[in-house]
Amino acid sequence: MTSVPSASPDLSAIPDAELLRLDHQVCFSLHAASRAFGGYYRRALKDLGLTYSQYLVMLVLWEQGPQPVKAIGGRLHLDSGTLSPLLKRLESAGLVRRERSREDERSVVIELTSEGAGLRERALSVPRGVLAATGLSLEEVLGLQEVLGRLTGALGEVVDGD
Amino acid sequence: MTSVPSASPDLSAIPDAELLRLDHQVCFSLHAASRAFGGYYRRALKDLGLTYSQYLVMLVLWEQGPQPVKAIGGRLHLDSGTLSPLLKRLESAGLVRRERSREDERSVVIELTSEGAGLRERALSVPRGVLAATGLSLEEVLGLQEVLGRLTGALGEVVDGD
DNA sequence: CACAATTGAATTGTGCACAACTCAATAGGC
DNA sequence: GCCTATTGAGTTGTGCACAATTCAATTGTG
Repeated sequence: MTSVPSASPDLSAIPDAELLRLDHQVCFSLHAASRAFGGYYRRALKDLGLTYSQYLVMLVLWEQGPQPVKAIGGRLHLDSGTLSPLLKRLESAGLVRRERSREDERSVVIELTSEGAGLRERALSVPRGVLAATGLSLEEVLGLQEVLGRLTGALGEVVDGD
Repeated sequence: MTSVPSASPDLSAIPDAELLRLDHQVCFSLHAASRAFGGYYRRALKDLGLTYSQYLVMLVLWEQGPQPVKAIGGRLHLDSGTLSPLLKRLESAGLVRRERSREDERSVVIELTSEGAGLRERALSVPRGVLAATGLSLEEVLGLQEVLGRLTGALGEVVDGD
């Protein structure tokens, strides 16, 4: 631990003050990129009447079919405090139905309406537009996703396991 | 434009339905990673009494000194609708002062109090902890920041220039 | 100088994210 | 069966993000 691989710059040799600089903080570039995506999707999804987060929920439903709130939350790492009002808005928009499960009355199953299912057709063209807008190559996208996945996993472990 | 570089898989050969899968969407991994950072910082900054976004504002002030709301917003890509209430909370916490500029009465200059400036000492150890929690090497972090920077720039251009 | 256009903050309204809590349904131990 | 613990949604409260609007200060132009 006191010696570092020779190929890597020695992180411990960098002073605290340098690491504190805004430009050097991963959180900032990630935060900015995430919000830049938000801005793009706000426009791209306007026609569909969806927000960024509602789109993510619809992706799960299109892909996996009817399922309880809990399962959607597990897939997207969102809790009921976020999903309950969001799903009510999707219900008001006529895109999903919310029904208590018969097997377990605590659970609420979310199901697409025919309108919600039909919206998928119009969403098919969105991802390609996004990829084009990023200006990244497919390799870069795949590499980015791999690194981000590890990042999320590592941060999740630190948070949960502490 | 109709032919792709031979080293890159042909993006246009991938069907729409495949691109629509949640796992293949960059926005999702980015969104998840950004929120994972939020969770980490929530804990790391609890002692300092700062939120994630407040920390970013403090970074700017620690680094650049007193400056108008507009300049902070430019640095972080945030508008007055976000910054005004945030800065009022920082003022209530005794970390900053808000004063109308004498040169331009429209502008409000944000300045650190001595307490706010003193908080920097306690924040110095935060970035190293974050880097450790990510589990990434320094090269990976630098590569990530480079890609994210290009991403943000490209998405910003699409949004602004359209 | 007068007046229109622009600029910088602030406000309002909508929606997301999450902690903390409530409440009902279920599961387990006795 | 009874009682406790757990689980799944929902609610409440705080804070961030952003569009749209308001308003005062400033700038530009005639």
